[in-house]
Amino acid sequence: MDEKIDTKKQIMDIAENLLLDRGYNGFSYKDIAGTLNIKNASIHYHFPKKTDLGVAIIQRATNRFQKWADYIAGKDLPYSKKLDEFCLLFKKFVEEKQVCLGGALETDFKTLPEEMQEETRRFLSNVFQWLENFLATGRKKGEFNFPGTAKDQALLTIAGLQGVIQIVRVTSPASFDATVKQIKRYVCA
Amino acid sequence: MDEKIDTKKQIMDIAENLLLDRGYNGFSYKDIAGTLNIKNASIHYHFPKKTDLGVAIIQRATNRFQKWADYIAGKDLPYSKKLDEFCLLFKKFVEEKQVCLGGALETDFKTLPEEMQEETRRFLSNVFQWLENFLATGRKKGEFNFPGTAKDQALLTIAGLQGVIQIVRVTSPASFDATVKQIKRYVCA
DNA sequence: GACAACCTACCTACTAGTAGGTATTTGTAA
DNA sequence: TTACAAATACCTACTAGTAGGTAGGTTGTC
Repeated sequence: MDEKIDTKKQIMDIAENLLLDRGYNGFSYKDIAGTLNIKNASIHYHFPKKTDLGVAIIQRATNRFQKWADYIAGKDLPYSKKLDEFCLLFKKFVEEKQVCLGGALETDFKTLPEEMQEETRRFLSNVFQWLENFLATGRKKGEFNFPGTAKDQALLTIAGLQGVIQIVRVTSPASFDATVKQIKRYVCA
Repeated sequence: MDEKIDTKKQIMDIAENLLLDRGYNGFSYKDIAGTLNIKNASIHYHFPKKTDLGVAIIQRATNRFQKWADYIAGKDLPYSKKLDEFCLLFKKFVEEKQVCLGGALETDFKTLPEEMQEETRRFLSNVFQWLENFLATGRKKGEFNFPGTAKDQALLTIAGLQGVIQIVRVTSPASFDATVKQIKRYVCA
């Protein structure tokens, strides 16, 4: 019955891709309207302000990550494989030469409206909380082995993944796998 | 003798700060003119196109890094301390809540004019070459001890530093030192 | 008088956003 | 069942402001 084309979702999909491609200040409603073949004003109907669109994209990503976390929690996999799955979340950006959502929002952070800054904090806090907890539990179970606190390791891991995704835009995609390998050399027992 | 105010240099300084604050698409000639108390058109006198200004900023940074590399090469310091010096290059961005030049340019990469993309490649290639060579030599001398290739470790190191600088904008500045500590735990023998 | 370093005044294109109109669908009440 | 109102999802046409950029004039110094 959902034959109906969900324009609102399409707008969000296109905008999210533009955000990861060009940054928040690097795209306009015109770009979205162009690819969707509707008029500029129609996008304002669905998202009155660009801020509304930005907030919606971040909230959706937060939910998406939460669903992924639930899915992973329910799977019976060794911690090493679950870490692979986490890294795989970033891999898809490499293929499209996009940056990850966190990286895009952080780089533009000072130019973002307050509501988007707040939503960015929530998104990142969720991802960091999950990884820190995951690393701590994995080490307690003897499946991971790294020095320092789980928080320190979570930071380096996400910073490394986020950073290499950006670097890959300018150099070679192979760098991503090399960095994942290097991270795993340090974390896996 | 240099009483004369070098407007050209001032424009570059302000523009570089804006670039690291807000990204290449997040500032305009108007912003520079405003703080410098000159008119928009005067900036076009010094840098006809925004591209010219962008290229000049990257080239200056490349030279700056080369000078730093020469300076460090001439200093008699243990490799561990020299690595500290390298990390210190990133620390100054943390204090101003700025991103590093590489990170800013990579994130905006798809929107940059071809000349700036080319200059970005040169800048990054220089920094990566230096760090890879530095890590390889340090390990050969027994002052470093890390698994994998020097290239892999250089990638993770720069990706981690670049990433954490961006993360720090949204979370706490303390994260930077934590990440540096974590990197050194892995690299230093 | 030539040149450097600024200026005023302008241009075209684009930005986010608004006002108000028009088809099409949908829920409801006679 | 049909009439009709309301909501949905678009449209045209506009706004004020900003973007990067140009033409050509003024001022001060060697």
